[in-house]
Amino acid sequence: MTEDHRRAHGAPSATETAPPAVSDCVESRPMRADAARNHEKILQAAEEIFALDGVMVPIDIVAERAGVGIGTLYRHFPTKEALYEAIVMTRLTGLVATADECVSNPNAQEGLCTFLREFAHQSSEKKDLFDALGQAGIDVKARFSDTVDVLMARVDTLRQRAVDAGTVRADVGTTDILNLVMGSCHAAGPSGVDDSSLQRLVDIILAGIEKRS
Amino acid sequence: MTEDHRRAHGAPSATETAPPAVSDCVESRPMRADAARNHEKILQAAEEIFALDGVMVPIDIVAERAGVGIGTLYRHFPTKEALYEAIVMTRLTGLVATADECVSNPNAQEGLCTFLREFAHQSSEKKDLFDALGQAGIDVKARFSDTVDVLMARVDTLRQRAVDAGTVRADVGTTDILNLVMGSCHAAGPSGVDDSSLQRLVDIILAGIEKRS
DNA sequence: TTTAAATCGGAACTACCGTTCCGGATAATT
DNA sequence: AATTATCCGGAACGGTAGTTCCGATTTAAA
Repeated sequence: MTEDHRRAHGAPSATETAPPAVSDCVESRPMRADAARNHEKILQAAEEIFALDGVMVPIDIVAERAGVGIGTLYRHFPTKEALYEAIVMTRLTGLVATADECVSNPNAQEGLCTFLREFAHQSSEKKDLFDALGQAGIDVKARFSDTVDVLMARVDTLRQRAVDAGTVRADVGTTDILNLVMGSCHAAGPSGVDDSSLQRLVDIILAGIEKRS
Repeated sequence: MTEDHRRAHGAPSATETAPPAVSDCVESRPMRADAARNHEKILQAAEEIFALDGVMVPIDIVAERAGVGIGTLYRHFPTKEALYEAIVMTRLTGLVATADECVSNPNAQEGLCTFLREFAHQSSEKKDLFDALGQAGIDVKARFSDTVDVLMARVDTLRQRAVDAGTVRADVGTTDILNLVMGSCHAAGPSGVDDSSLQRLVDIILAGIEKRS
């Protein structure tokens, strides 16, 4: 790890994400009305703020934005991690859905391109997702391993299809491609690059993995 | 900036980097012997630790490693920023030197390749440099603007020479190239990617900016 | 060797952030 | 309307990191 010097804080390694759950509360006492309302307000505030400023924002900023006390926030999400895990998880499943659509594109190359562009777009627009994908103390691989595995599998399908179609070199790995695209998002100062620059970078990457005639 | 929520801390915006200076102390009282020794020990410790763990390491870790009290460290560098600015500055000037060598390579394409590889290698090996180059709260452009400008100019020369030689497409900017390479370093978890993976990514980038026949 | 200025070291101060706690408020039930 | 389980809010706690301060120490000059 190389990265801890001494800390430990109090992270209880809560792998749980689900509070009483806002959907399936038909059994085991339905959530009180105001509680459900607050739960939603917190999720929305977190979604917006994490997207803008990344997962490093102090938790009380989220509470403030949600119009809710800190105590309330902690009632709904026992830990800061639990909160942004919830957010990041929705981003990841969104990406899986995108990948699925792209897999169903009959044109293999087009499918891969579309996915990578959307992936880049998302990562540059949602700072939390970007943070999660490779830095800032989270570590997606460990915490969301199963969802990440699914996503990787989808992307590998996209890549393999393009290789089979003869449009992409066979000697580049899925990890390489994702690293390059993720890296591009990171580039150039805080708040990321603007989308047009980003798409230009993706173009270069696509050209770099293209199979030469 | 999008990134501050409220802080301010106490950063006095010290743009200075030079303490009494360990070299040119012939006039204005030469530094006391032990002081000069400590100054050097601090720089060396910082160099090593920042390279390994990035600029986020607590300052007292550096002091400990230097075998020096915190007070002493602050006597020599009035601020944590001042300390890692000194380190990052040496990295940047090192890169400029590398770029100069590459410019003097008669083979334009080879010059560009060599520089990008070395750039990637450095950024992945010196975590502080990587941190400085685009994230983690520093912002090279502002703080080291002149040195960065020089570096960018050199890289642009390298790029332009390759374009003139017909080996690189004319429609990719210097910023694009650097963003891609820097991004590659960032990729894949803490402590960066291993060097072989990194060089593979650089290869893809090089292929992506190559001029097609 | 004496003396004074320069330097050292680390306890202590300040600020930030995650988390806990509990008296007061609120919603659902009777 | 009264009752109570649930929920709200934010003051307070514990821990980390950067920085300051000052008595003790050391260097170098007299």
